[in-house]
Amino acid sequence: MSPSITLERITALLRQKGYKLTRQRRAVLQVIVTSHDHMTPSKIHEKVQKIDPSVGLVTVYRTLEILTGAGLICRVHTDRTSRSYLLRRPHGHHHHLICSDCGRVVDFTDCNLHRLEKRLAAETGFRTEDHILEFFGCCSLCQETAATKEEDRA
Amino acid sequence: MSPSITLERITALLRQKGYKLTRQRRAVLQVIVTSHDHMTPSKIHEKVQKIDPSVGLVTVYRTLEILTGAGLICRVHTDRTSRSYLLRRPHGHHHHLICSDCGRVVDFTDCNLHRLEKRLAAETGFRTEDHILEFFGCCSLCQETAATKEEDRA
DNA sequence: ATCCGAATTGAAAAGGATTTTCAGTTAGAT
DNA sequence: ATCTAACTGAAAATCCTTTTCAATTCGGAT
Repeated sequence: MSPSITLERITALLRQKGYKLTRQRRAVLQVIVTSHDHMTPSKIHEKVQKIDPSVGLVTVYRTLEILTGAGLICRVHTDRTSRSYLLRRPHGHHHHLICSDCGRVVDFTDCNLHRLEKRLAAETGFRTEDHILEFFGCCSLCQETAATKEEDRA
Repeated sequence: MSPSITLERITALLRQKGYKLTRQRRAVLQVIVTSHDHMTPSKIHEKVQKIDPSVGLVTVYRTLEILTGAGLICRVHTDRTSRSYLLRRPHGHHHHLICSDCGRVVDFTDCNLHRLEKRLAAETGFRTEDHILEFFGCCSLCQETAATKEEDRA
């Protein structure tokens, strides 16, 4: 099993890449590392301000850019107007199960689309190089919650 | 084989839904129906203006909203800042092969993700309701073009 | 511990995409 | 031909994101 992503490992990597570990960046990191929900820059800013109210939204944007560049966070694909980010917990290629109720994201690594890609290449001549895949639905917790409410009403 | 999407079928459907068929909407429709590339509102506007220079960008946005609501066009998921739209040619559930070189989109209908969804439900308890899947790569035409250029250089 | 330079910061401004407002125009039913 | 609700373009407003710039700060060298 590969070691889990911790604040220490991330800060070490950033330092190694020559980035300064400012107060502001630490706050952004803390928010991202402790969350399993995908969050917009604005939402991250809101949470960061509870740790350190002086941090500006612009700095959040800049930190997200660095973290994306370093491969430490992923952009989640949704239909929303604003972007959403998430700590990259799996090391390699992976996708997300996104709960539409609570925003929680579950990662999975084995998408197994090679067979489909091969079939499509044969049918259309298209050579695929990359793909976006995200699942939306209801996480186990929210299903339980819904079931409980259902019982209460009965 | 189901009948192909034509301007006539689309205008009939819109009229049936109570929408007026204005000069401007006809121009937007003509641009969308004759294109196999995904296009941003701004790109569509640019093409519409070659048909009718008086049509405003706002009207393009409004028309796209109507067409999306009527299920006649799809939003294509890319990492770009601006949205992209495409005529919905297949009737039901489908996905896109998007050429990163020329923008051309090839549709396919059989994504076959049910097995994956079932496996993920068993592993994580997540009940999936919907998904985004888009492939990016190089279409057969652009592959040929690239091959030709390669020969020329040799 | 202090100093220094380059990196980083916040605030304001700019930029770009999309939506809203509003007064004037038009499609299409009568 | 008339009428009215739907539609339009232009301008303004709204969001989200990026750029600019003067002031601050991290962290290596001293």
